[in-house]
Amino acid sequence: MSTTSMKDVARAAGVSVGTVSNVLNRPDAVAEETRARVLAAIAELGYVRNDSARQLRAGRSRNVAVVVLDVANPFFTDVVRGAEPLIESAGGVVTVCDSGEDVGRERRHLEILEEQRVLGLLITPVDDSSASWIERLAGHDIPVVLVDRGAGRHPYCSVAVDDVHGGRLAAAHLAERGHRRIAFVGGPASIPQVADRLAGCRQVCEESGVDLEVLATPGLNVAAGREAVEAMLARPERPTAVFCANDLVALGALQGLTMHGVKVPQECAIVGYDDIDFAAAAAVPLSSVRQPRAQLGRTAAQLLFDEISEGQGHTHRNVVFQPELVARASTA
Amino acid sequence: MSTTSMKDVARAAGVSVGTVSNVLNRPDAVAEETRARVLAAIAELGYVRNDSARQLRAGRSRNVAVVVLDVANPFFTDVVRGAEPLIESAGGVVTVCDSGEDVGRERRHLEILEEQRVLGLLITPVDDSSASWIERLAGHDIPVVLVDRGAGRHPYCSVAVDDVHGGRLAAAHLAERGHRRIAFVGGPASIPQVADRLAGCRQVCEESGVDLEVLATPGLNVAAGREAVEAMLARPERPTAVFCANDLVALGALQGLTMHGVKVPQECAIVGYDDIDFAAAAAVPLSSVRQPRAQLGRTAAQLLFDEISEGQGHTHRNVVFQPELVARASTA
DNA sequence: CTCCGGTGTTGAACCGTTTCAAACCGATTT
DNA sequence: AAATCGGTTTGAAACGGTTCAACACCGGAG
Repeated sequence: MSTTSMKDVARAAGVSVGTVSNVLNRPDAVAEETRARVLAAIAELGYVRNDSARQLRAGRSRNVAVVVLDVANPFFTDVVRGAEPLIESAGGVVTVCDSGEDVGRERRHLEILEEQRVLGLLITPVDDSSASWIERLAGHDIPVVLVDRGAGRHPYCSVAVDDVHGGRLAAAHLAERGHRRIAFVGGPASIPQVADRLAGCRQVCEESGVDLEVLATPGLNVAAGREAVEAMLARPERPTAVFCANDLVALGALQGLTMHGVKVPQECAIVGYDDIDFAAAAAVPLSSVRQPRAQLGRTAAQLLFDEISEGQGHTHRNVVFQPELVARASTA
Repeated sequence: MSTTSMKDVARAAGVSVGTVSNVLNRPDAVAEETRARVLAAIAELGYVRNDSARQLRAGRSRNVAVVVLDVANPFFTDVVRGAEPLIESAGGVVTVCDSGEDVGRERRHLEILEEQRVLGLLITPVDDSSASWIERLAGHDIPVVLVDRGAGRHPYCSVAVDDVHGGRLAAAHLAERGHRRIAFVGGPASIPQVADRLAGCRQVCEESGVDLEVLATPGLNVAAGREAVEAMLARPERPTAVFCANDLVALGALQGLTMHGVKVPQECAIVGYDDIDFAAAAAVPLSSVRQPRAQLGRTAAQLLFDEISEGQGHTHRNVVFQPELVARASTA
């Protein structure tokens, strides 16, 4: 009773399994009357196709994996939301994997995804040590598109946002507002996005003679931001503004400062990164560097299916978007 | 070249495929020396197991699906985070599906999940019309646990939070603060959580003679909350407080009120629901009804694996948690 | 020398599809 | 009457693992 297979359906309808398969996959290749009989049997028995068997035969699954740094970060859910429609309309199924900014978890996901013979992979790698694993999948004919990260020398398609420029925008904005001493909050530095945003920030600080200090955090979340500014407040001299590696950190920083009675932006300004929806709704609406989140996801999916359909003759494309600064009360 | 199979490994190591399988699945049943040879061949050829084939034989996959109403809602990501460790330590793989509060999407996911022969299903159903689909999976021996929703007459395990009580808490809190005219913001009413929270709220309002009006929204997100209060402000008489079906709606309401110069809480108080992390970090920190999010997920996973291991002799358990009110500035 | 038990290994069956060459069939054509 | 031709249907061979009964081998006991 447990599972009914095509064989059962075939028997019930008095046809061969080949015909049942045809009814499901190329309905018009089978006679009207037969088709009706088979469909009736399917309904009668409550038959459900077995995807494993299908995949085994096909050699690939229809799953497209999206591996993100943090599913709880609205930035990534928006990216996924952007990619979903295109993937689904192409007959794919989206699987979201959360690496949690942890190389180990990321590696475990990649192992499983490879065993699953996924159709393709959209990934925001945790850091450079992910490279060899990703290469492995790519080497086994699984198309890979890097998301929110340039491909560099790697032979993949990618969609990225110019994080160095984003860092510059943030620092320039603060410098313009008259800040001469600022702090960058975020980490770990091994995350390329963090490194790039910091690099851009540093460039501008040096160019315009602004003092920059770096407050490294163990991760990019609210708690990390709160703890970082608390440590900062414990010291005698403090910066007049902080630039946070993403909005979650910024929200944490805002919370930390507020809890300790530091007025934002009067005593300490804040700039975040990503411009997630919550940034505008924060206690003090956050200035932030906006990225085209949904478009990032959509384009990534597009590149993936281009690569799949073009096959051998495919040449990798690397798309780079420009971020823009959104000024709000936290730097007024 | 494309894919190398166990046969290739067997040939390279000079053993039979059965032995290769044993090396992978019961290493100690095979001689030290042989094992080494096989492992070497595996490494040499870059062999990766084919999960479809495994599943086909096993009859089930190791995927545990978690179907949520909205992945972008931190409430659900926290529930998933709570469930993940237990599922993974039991050898399962988590698949998150987003129904987006849409019955059609939910149904499509369920169809696919059934074809995939998932190991189990944790689901927060969109509404009562989901019942027949869920029954179908359950009827095909796929254990189902309802999340954030009581099982009622249905034969499933469930973990829920007493939403009626939560609604009562919110209303009682507002009544105590002296509000005599309040609005409930949320919808669609077909979502059980919404209906229950409203029901509890209504009970208290009637008991204590508070005027209650309902502002129905098409969904439970920030935009819906903002638009609902904007419509409310356009009218002559307005409530002195709003109770929102969840925190996203509440954040939207806060945004809408602030944008139109209405002071929170002086001119209009707000109570949300879920107590997501962003609630405390909002422009005006939100009072909210807290649910044990992670524990909800953890317990759900626990019930699922209990059911799987107990097999036939299993009796369904229905766990209900009690919510608690967290008072903050938005009702001060 | 035979028999026995235990340890390793083998080979084939099986899981549920898809695919494709071959068979079938009734109607036209030659 | 034979050959040809679409439109349908069939049957069996993959796909890549897991499982298990059967077998080979070896040292020790009788």
